[in-house]
Amino acid sequence: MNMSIYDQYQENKRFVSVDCVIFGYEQEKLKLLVFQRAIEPAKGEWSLLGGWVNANETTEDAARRVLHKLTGLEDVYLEQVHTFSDPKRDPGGSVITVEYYALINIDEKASNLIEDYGAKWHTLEELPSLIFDHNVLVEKALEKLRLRSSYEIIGRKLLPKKFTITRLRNLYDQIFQRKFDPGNFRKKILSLKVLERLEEKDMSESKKGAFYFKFKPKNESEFTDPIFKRSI
Amino acid sequence: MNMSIYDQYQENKRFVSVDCVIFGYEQEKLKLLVFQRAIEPAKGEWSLLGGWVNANETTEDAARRVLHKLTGLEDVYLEQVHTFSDPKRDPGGSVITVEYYALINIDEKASNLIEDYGAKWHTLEELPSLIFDHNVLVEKALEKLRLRSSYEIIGRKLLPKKFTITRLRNLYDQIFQRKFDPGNFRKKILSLKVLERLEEKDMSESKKGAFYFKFKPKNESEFTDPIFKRSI
DNA sequence: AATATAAAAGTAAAAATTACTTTTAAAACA
DNA sequence: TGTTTTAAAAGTAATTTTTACTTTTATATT
Repeated sequence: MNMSIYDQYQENKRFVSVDCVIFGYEQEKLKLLVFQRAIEPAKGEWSLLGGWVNANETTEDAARRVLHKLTGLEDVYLEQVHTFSDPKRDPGGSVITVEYYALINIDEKASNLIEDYGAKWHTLEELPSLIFDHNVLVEKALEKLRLRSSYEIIGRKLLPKKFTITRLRNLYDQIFQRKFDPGNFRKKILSLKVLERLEEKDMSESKKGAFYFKFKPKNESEFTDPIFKRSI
Repeated sequence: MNMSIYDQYQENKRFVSVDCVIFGYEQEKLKLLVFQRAIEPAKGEWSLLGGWVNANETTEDAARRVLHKLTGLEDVYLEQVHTFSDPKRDPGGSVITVEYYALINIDEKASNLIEDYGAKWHTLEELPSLIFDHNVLVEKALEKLRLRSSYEIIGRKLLPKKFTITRLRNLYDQIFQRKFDPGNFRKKILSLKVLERLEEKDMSESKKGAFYFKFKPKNESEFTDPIFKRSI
């Protein structure tokens, strides 16, 4: 234990964990990686990926650490969602948890490590009942993901390097659980000038083929206004 | 100390605090209540209102507790902002802090308790340098307040019961640090149908006088789309 | 060569935003 | 009493964005 001027407040110390809502995109479906919990209570039940926050790391460090351990992935996109602190939320004891969501490209290098931990990708519809308040955390992460997706074009991490507009639209359909109009979506996305068209076409979905696009290098303050007005 | 199945992880326990960015509105200015810190380190320097999170309360409970202790106010509007966890953020020791912002009506009952604690209202422009990362926390709270203000008409807590559209617009000018067009702002706000016009007029600002308005009772899912498109 | 497909482009009405101008109600002044 | 002054309130018209469509296109398959 490090020395600290606050040591007189020892009895105020708390258990702090992180929980990760891991989003991936595969076969035109937005999916979520859930795990079989390794410790009591509720050992073996479906749960978000979580872990203790160690003394000399940030909560984001902790999230990256547990993510790396289970997936082998290095530069995952992470966004802090919310902190949950109901003393009764975890029957094993009073634990404050800081929630993050992660976006990862399933196809890319979905490590076999995942299987070792009894993890499984689920679509949003077939998501099982999770331990504690984890289903609430999933809802909150989705809200945050939707908010972010309405302020910038998300997909850098969820999609492969090259992708069609149709595939990007499908991702948005999944995130918002609604159908975007193909023509209007294309017009909108292209007007934002964040994508660059490649010469190559994806011929697997139509006779005509659809051009592949890739993201232009990200320039910092990407957008400040919402992308869609009433559609989102 | 409560017994817990996690007791074997004792050494993982962490100091957890809350910090409150307290917004108020007075004399057509958005203000922020800052305090002279009561404990070492940095005792006596300007700081946000903060406190430890006790074992059997949520972080929001903790925020309400410290707010009540210092202002006497009961049903304050609170929104969780972000959790900061850099082990070096507080030179006194590694402390994870959960940030909230509070909205309070200064005129209403700005308790004299406030003075006892060496607290002071500051406008955003004349905000002093605060301890640790607290100036960053203020920026983050402002961002969150702006986000919220762009999804619903804020002011229920910051304004007195009755107020003019001009006063509400001035609040928005303050929050976004820009000038909204008076005519367009009025049109927009009234189209949202969240305000009810009273018969009484405020004669202090013009010969003609401006009608007072009050908020209609809040109906839950107030808005889902941003109120302004590119103006914000 | 004709057909079928989704991609891509195009269109026009409706809605929202923006930048203004005009009118109005009431106090203050002449 | 009538005129002036003030900000409130209403109004206007151009522009931009959204929405709901229709049409054209490129290419593989029949």
